[in-house]
Amino acid sequence: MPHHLMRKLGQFTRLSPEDKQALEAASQKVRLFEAHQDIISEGDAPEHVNLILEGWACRYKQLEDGRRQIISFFLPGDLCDPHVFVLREMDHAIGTITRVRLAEIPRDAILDLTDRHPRITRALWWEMLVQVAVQREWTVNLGQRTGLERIAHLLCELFIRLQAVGQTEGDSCLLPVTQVDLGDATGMSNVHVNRVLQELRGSELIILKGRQLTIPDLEALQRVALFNTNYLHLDRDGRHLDTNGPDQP
Amino acid sequence: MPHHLMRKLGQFTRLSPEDKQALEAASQKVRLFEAHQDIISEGDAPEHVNLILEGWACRYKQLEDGRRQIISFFLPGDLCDPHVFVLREMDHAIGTITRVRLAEIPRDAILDLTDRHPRITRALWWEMLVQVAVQREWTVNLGQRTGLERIAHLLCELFIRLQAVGQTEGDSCLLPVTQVDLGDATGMSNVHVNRVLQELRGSELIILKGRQLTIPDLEALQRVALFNTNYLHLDRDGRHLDTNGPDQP
DNA sequence: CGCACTATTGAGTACTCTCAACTAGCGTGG
DNA sequence: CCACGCTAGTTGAGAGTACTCAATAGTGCG
Repeated sequence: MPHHLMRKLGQFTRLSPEDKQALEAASQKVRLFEAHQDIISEGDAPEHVNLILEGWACRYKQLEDGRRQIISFFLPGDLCDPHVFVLREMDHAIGTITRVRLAEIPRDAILDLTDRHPRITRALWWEMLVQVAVQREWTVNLGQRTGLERIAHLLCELFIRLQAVGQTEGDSCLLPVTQVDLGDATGMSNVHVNRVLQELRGSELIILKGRQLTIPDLEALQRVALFNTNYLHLDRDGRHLDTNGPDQP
Repeated sequence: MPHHLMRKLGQFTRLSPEDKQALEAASQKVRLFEAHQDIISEGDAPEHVNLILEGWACRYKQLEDGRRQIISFFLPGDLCDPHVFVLREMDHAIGTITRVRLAEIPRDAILDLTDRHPRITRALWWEMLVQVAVQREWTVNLGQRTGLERIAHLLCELFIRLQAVGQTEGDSCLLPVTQVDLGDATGMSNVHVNRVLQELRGSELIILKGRQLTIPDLEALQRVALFNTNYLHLDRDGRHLDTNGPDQP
């Protein structure tokens, strides 16, 4: 079932059949959420780890006066950090963007996985560290890039991450977010997002109709975004950490 | 030696004498760095975990055209993420701000610690998760807050974090960063940082002379910053995870 | 067919930037 | 001892970027 997760972790390290079975077993409890709902709210005590199976969600944080910042996006195959339960309460919320199907992995199942499956443990570390790297890049994005660069950068990131879980078709993908959402993620007003998108369309860097995004020339878009893929750590070589002999085929 | 680290981790969970001894043992190799030097550069392969003993450092990332974003500050007692070595190469740099004395903890020592000391393992997780929470809050800071709020927020955070490691005196602390640094951390120009600082001084929210920062009324400053302490997870109750009986006194 | 949400456009405003010059503090060396 | 150079901080003025408010178009669904 958690096919996207397998696909992604498989990029980092080869999982044995037993590893895969264990992951399957841990993610049996599936839940559905409608769009624009909280999966977990600020102040809640985190009880389990959520694995997104289908749909988009996001972390967000709201200031007292209503200003809202989207802190990161969760795409299919993404795990809402493996060890949240070490902290007593959530300092932010996780909400859906579209309808979401997710697996709730109980805390004990995670502890068990990490006790018994060293490769999974490393893979989870990798997943966690990549999420943190993404968070850092967002800091750079918001702090240093112009509006145009910010949007371009976000689109590059989302496209490449979707590609990694097989959610793209050629140079196209679905982008189920509103311009308000894009604004909340990039720290700009919806009006300005709109104008920037038009500028990107004007330069033929993107084609965006409805929820369909096409990036005819990804490298060109990356150039205007000053996008460097390195922070996504897509290189498949967790192998340098493998200590149990050669990989299974 | 790693007295600040102890102090901080002790806030989360009580460490046994053996735990403390193990931490001491792991952090024997001390190195010195001058101000404004790289401890590790982008592209390097991370080999060990750095524990700041004295002085300030920061993570930063630089765009091709020279724009620089400080991504986070490291204060005494801070650990540069426990599991970096899972990733093959650094996607950002860590550099000093002042002279820095740090302990290099070899990768194997970390693995050994986490194998044998469950409380340390949890404490390291906590340290890691708090750093990530800080990173998220920076995202909110850069995305949603105004210049004035951003600077105020950063000063609140630094003061409270310094307090947690005993580096404050009453309502004062040392702030060994230039206005350019503050700008690089908050995504604003040094000129604007300067004007904002003057505004904060004008409202008597801060007193800043040379490298000495005084915050006469922290709550007032927190109010203008829309600062909510929750993301620092200062509450001492990792206890809800303790499984080896009651805490040692 | 109409409501609700999303996207688009226009106009005026405000925040923040850049450029540039000037001041202050500090250490070095003539 | 003072000049010099260096870094850090301060100030002024003009230019942009991005924001707010407000009105107008699409789009989708019941």
